[in-house]
Parts: sequence; structure tokens; C-alpha cells
Amino acid sequence: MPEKVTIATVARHARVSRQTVSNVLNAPHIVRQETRQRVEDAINALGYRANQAARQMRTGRSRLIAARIEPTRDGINGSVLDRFLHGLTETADAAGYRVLLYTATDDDREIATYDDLLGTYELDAFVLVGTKYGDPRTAWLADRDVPFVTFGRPWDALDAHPWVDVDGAAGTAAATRHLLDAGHRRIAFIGWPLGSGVGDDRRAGWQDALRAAGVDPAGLHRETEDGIAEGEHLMRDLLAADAPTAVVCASDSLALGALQAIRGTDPPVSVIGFDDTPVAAAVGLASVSQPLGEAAARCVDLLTGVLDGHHETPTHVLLQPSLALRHTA
Amino acid sequence: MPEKVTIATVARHARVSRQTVSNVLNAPHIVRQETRQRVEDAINALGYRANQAARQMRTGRSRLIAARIEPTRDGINGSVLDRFLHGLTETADAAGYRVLLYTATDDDREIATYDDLLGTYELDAFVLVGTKYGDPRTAWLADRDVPFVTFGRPWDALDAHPWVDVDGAAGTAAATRHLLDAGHRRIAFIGWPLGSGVGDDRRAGWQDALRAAGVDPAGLHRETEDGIAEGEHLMRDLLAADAPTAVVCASDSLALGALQAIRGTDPPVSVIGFDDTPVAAAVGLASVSQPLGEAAARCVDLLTGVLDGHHETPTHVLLQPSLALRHTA
DNA sequence: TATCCGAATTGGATCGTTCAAGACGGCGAG
DNA sequence: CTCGCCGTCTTGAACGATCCAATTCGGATA
Repeated sequence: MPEKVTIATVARHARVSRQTVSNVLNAPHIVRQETRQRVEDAINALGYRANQAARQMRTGRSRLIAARIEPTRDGINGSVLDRFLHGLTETADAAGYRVLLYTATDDDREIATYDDLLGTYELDAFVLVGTKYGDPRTAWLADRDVPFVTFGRPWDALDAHPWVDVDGAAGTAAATRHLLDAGHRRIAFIGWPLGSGVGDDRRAGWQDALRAAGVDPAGLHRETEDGIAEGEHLMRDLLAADAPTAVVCASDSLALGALQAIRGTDPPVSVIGFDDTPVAAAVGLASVSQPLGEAAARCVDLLTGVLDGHHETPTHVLLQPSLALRHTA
Repeated sequence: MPEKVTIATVARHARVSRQTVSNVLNAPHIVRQETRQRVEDAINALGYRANQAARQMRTGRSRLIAARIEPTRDGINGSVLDRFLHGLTETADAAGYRVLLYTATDDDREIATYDDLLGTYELDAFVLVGTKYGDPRTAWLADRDVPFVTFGRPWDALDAHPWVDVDGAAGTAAATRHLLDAGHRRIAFIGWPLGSGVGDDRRAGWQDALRAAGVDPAGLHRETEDGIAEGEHLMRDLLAADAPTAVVCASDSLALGALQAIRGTDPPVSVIGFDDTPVAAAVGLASVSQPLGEAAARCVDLLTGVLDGHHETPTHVLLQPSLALRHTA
């Protein structure tokens, strides 16, 4: 039965005081090289690991970051969060932080969860995925000076807090340009109802790319809630009314619906989705791909920047998506 | 600037000692009703929350459970883990535990991570998803008496440790019976190479169901690594050699491949996949559905059973899958 | 040789909680 | 009446780390 190894054990073994061991861990530069080496050897020999609870008690820092895991809603876009979380865990680990999961069914409950996590676990920071106009969660966190980053811009006040996002407009613009280069002119867009930051952004990219190429986008777009059936329905409508030869969609779900609607058209209508989900890869759907691992890494960067305490000013990161070309485009 | 509320603040406010407050929290029955009420009122009035770090220091329990999040490999089956994690977080929360994520690229590194998590964070337990024959991870954990549960049976020693699993054989058997009931006789199976516990189990269900119906399964099965292209390839092979009228697959990936191979057959060959992933729902693929939320809940049950300390004996839970019927069957 | 300086090290206090042991009043038994 | 016990509550110590102030020590300076 090996005895528990504490900082005192290490100190005894290296014939120094506890404080010296602590200094080796937290401020190595103030310890003489020779002493430091002796302490480090003792640490390795004994397999010492600093007890996080004890450290936290003194410092008030838990080295824990919270992220929310959602019930995969429509199921297709769920994998985006999945991949993001994986990247977050990996990068946070490298920075000496761990990721704690939580769930919540609505904003009030989510805020109650923040309160609990902060009170009992003294969480260091939160990562929120997706925010909406006038989000009460970010307001609550900001009010209390809790460090947090969002993956997704705060559309109503870009300077409100640090965020990382992917340039959706650039993605749909690139998709549209690709179709233009392939000779298409009647390129439609199926997106979400007006008023959602993300949806409007993606629509704008398509619109601007068309205008830049001298094509009038008027009438060539449709709006609906996300979903496969919805996408199929709107695509049929487009085919009947406007005879587009290609379509860019705000999500892979919509694009999958569109794919079903165009079955049998000749020449085949090109389709490009958004998010490059596994489903897209599975069925050969071209899609705009977000650099999720990179996004997660930058979230951690921003957080450690705030936590390890230099720049107080909120910082923003806008990443560029890429186009995953497959046989539907 | 509200002062930090500790157990001492509550004690002062309720005019009792710290220990009495502690007793109200941890052993309410030994405190007189009237006193207890006074303390509880004070707790609510002050918004007191027990500091987990301090508690952990004394008790050695962190109320933290670790689970691994994997890089979505082929992407399709990844959502299984995703849904499982969500259920785990929800149920753990209800039981007073939180879920901590970690990643690892191989077994050795994963074990090193265990060591680190146990040493610095004093994790209470681990949840492992999927184990293989002679898994070094479970051996390591068992050696050190670390509480853990696996989602997936330990195929080489069913009594080695607590586990929760879904009866794959029952799932493929049900799928096969459904096809038999629909009049099919030549029902094929596309699965994974012999020697994987999960794969062999799923194949056995198909085989037994056929035999029970008096159909000889000989020759009607193929084995390959998981993947869409692989499934398509083997399905073409089956069609050419054995002319099956239906096929049961060990995964949705394989089933998707099979779907592509049978396009245009008349009458259409029926296909049933496994895991009921979002992709299956999206393309209308019938599939065997695992009760993932339930599985997660039972994992937490087993863990709290061990942690909150009654039954020492490993326990096992085998859940029944259901059939998600869609137009491919 | 005496004095001083700064780098390196030391011991004690502290974070908020639970554990172990003891104090206090009231009650029933001897 | 006294003793012991039980239920209830209080006090002091401990968990393992960091922070703070005090001390030691080697070497440079006068």
C-alpha cells in the first residue's frame, strides 16, 4: 500500500522545504538550478502529482472549463458540436485545463447551472456554442465578470465579449463562385427565416457573390426552418418556379432534402450544403467545411489569454471555411 | 461586493456551529428538526453553496466522472457516442455527479491520462465506451480498484467488472425476423471480420434467427472492415453470387453502402442497418436502435451503487434494442 | 574584519470543509 | 440523589497546497 505522495513527501526526499517544491512548480526561475533539478528528480521518482483540490482552495482556480452538450436535435448537425467538443478537450488539455460537461433545457435553467457550477466547483470559464440576439446567458456571465468565449458571433454587439466564429458568408460565397465558375447562372439559395444572425450571414455570401458576377439574385431564394423534408419541399418549389441549375443551402439537412427533390433532373442540378457533416460525406454531398478543431483551439487560446491574465480587451477570431467538393457539385 | 458565503457565514447567521451546518448537509437526521429548519433558512437566505474543493480535500471524493470523447472516426457512428454522452451528463447531474471529458490517441496514453486524472483531480470513476479482448485499460483500472463501468461487455470475462450493454444479437435477430415475416428467405448479412465481440454477436443474432426459421444461413454472409465503400462492394458481391432478397448489416455505414449497391433492383432488396444513426433517419434506412439514454442512465446507476457504497459485487445490465422501421424494410 | 545586500530557503498561517472527541442538559434506572 | 446514557450541539484538528514574512547564507564592499 503506497503512501500518499504530497508536497511534503517530495520536500523530504529532496531535502528541501515544502515552499521550495512549490516554487519549482509555480515559479521555477527563482530556484537555483541545482536545487530545482534535485526537486524535479524527486517528483519523478515519487510520481508526485499536485492535488488540484488543495491548490484550488488557496488559489481559487479550478482549471476547469465548462461546455454544454446538447441533445442532438435534428441529428445531422449534432456532429458539429461533437467534433468541436473533441477539439476543445484536446486543446484545453494541452493548456492544462479540463472540460466539464453540462446540459440544460432552457436559458433559465442554464443560468441556474452556471450559478451552481461557479459556486460549488469554482469553474474558471465557460464556452458557449451559438448565441442569439439578446442572449440572456452571455449577459448574465458578463454581469458577473465570469470569463467566457462563444463559438459564434454575438450578432447584436460584436465587441461585447471574446468570440470565435467561422465566416459563413465567405463559405457560401466560395460555394457560389465555384458554381459560377462551372458555368451556372441560375444559382438558388435555400436558407433559414430572416432574422437569425447565422442564416442571414450565409444568405448574404451567396447574394454578394452573385451580384459580384453580375447575376441578379432576386427571387432565387427560399426560407424555412431547418430539416430534410423542408429542404425537399422548397427545392421542388424552386424547380417549378425558377428552374435553377444549382443551389446553395444553409445546412446539410436542407441540402439533403434538395438532393431528394432533384433526383432525375437532367442535366443534374448541382447542390452544395453547409457544415460538411458525416452525412454529407456519406452521400457524396459537396459542402462548406468549418475548421472546427481550429475553432476550438482558438477558443482555448482566448480563454487562457484572459485567465492567465494579460489582455483584458475582448478579442475576436474569424476563421475561413473551406469547400469540400464532392460529386453533387 | 458580496462577501464569500462559507459554512461559517451560515453558522453565524443561524446561530449554530459550523459542524451543525455540516450535519444538516450531510446527516440531517441527527439534527433537531427546529435547528435544521433554521439552518436551511439561512442557507437559502444567503445563497450558500458548499465548496467542492474544500469538501474534496477532506473526503477525497470529487464527485467527478470521466468519459472519453473520441475523434468521430468514420463520422457516422460517432453520433452514438454523442448521444450517450448527453444521457450520461444528464443522469450524472441528477445523481450529483459531473462529467469530465478526456481524449487519448492510444491505450498507453489513455492509461497515463487515468493516472493524471486520478492523481490531480481525484476522479471518482470512469466510464469506458467499448472494450476489446484483453483490454489493458480495464485491467489497469481494476488493478488499482478504481471504480469504473463499461458501455459494452468485456467479451473475454463477463464477470470482470460492472458493465452495461445492448443485446446486439437480439437486435439483428429481430431485424431478421421482421424480414422473414415479410416473406423473405434469402436474407444475407454483412458484418465485421470474425473475432470482434460486438461483430460476432450481431452476426450470431442473424444466424440464429434464420436457423430458427428453418433457413440455412451458410454462405449468405460477408465480412469486412466498417465503411460505406466496403458495404457497397460486398453487397454487389452478394447480389452476383447469392441473389439475396434482403440484407441485415452490422452498422449503418455498411448498410448505406449496401443501399447504393441495390439501387434499381426490382423488386427492391430490403436493407436494415444498425445503430439508428441520424444518417439512417435522413435517408430512410431501417435500422436497429439502441436505447442510449437508458444505457447511460444505467451506467450512472451502477457507478453510484459502487461509489455510494453498498453492493461490492459487479453488476451487469443487458438492454434490448428496438427496430426503427423505415422504407428500406 | 565588520557590514550589508539580495538571492535562496524556512516556518507559520490560511483556504472551507469534515472528522474525532468532548460538553451540556434532561431523563430513567438504581 | 446520583449515575450513566442519549440526543444534541460545540470545539479543535486535519486534509494539501500557496502566500507571507522572517531568516539564513554567500559574497561583495568599505
